[in-house]
Amino acid sequence: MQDILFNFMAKYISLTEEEKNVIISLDIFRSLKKGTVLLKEGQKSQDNYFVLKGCIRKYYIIDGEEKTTAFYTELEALTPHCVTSNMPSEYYVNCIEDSILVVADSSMGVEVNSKFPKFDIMCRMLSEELLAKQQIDFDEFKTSSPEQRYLNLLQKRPDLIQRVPQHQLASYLGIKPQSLSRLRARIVGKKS
Amino acid sequence: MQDILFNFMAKYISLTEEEKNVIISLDIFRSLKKGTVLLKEGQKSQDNYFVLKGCIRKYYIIDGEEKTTAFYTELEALTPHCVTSNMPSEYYVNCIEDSILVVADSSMGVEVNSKFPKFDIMCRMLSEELLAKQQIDFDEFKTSSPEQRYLNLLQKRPDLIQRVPQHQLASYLGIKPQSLSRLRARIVGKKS
DNA sequence: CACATTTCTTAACTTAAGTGAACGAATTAT
DNA sequence: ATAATTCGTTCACTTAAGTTAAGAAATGTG
Repeated sequence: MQDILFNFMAKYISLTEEEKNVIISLDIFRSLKKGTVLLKEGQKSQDNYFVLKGCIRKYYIIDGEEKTTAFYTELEALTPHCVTSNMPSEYYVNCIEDSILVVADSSMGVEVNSKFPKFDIMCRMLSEELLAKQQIDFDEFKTSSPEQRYLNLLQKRPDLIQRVPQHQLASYLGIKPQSLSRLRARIVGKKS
Repeated sequence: MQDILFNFMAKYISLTEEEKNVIISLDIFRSLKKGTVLLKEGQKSQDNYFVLKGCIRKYYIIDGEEKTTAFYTELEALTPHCVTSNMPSEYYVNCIEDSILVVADSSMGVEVNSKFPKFDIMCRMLSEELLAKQQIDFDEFKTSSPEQRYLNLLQKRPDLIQRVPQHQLASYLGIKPQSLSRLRARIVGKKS
């Protein structure tokens, strides 16, 4: 299980056995059941998440309606906004599958960082990589129609369409569930 | 002129006179006329931009049409994707006003970073700050209608609506210029 | 297993955005 | 200064998304 994490980290930095042991001793691996809510609106938290297995989801509740804006699957990380801003969270995070996560408090980050400056380097690389990806995704979203966004997702993340409920996918695509249903029917019609 | 940059940097790190002189000696200040194209699709570049005065704009050309996805004004920074990916640029960048920019090649960054580790710290802070902001913006975009996005922009960046041409604003909001015109007329009608 | 709840789809209708075209206003170029 | 673009708005029409409602399918629970 830990190996998934270490293999991932190996892409950025090299780790000694000793360093790996320090990480293991932190006891940061968590097995969570589908539906578990990790973060709620209004809550303050310092927890960062890294998905080893499963899927977590970020969503807002606006006018009583859930609006899903992101999914995080294997090898993806989420640092909730409230962690960096030190403000109450604007959104919720839950598990939409049984999942195994690394849950690391910011204080652990500080501790590990002070022992191993490598960590800082890795975090910076990750943050820059994520920012670049995020900007491209946003640009694509802005410049395409709901239908194009759906087809694009079908190309890039076909797994998401399989494992995620339609109504959550819909708001992820910026539309209503009924529109997603219709849009899919339209696409099937076009193919023939 | 340089003071604008130093005051901005002072929010993140403290600078000695010596360090300031090193920065000035790099000769990174550029005065550019409205319309100047800084980066073209297909081009490789290592230049980062920081706006001291004026406004620059990022846009794609898709099916012969310009699609504007971002504006950068006073004290905002743009690191084009091609800089970090080392690939040809997917988009264009130009000045939409007479502007004064800091244009810094990545090699300068490396040089400065090695002399002053502070810089690295500032860059990391900036990148994390930007990522957080970007994620919130994307979430807001996904969860709101074109009209709400326009009203939201009117609140948060009223200056942009004044200084930016309507057809560029339209694609920034994810719609066509005609739709923006109509939407504005609709809002004016509602007020009374 | 049966019941309750949630989720997905379909349909009819409403509202808003996309499209193509026209026209005056504003800006830019000569 | 005048001509030439480019830009912003309006209009009529088309297409697609939002809304409300209903029913079928899937999922979860006692």
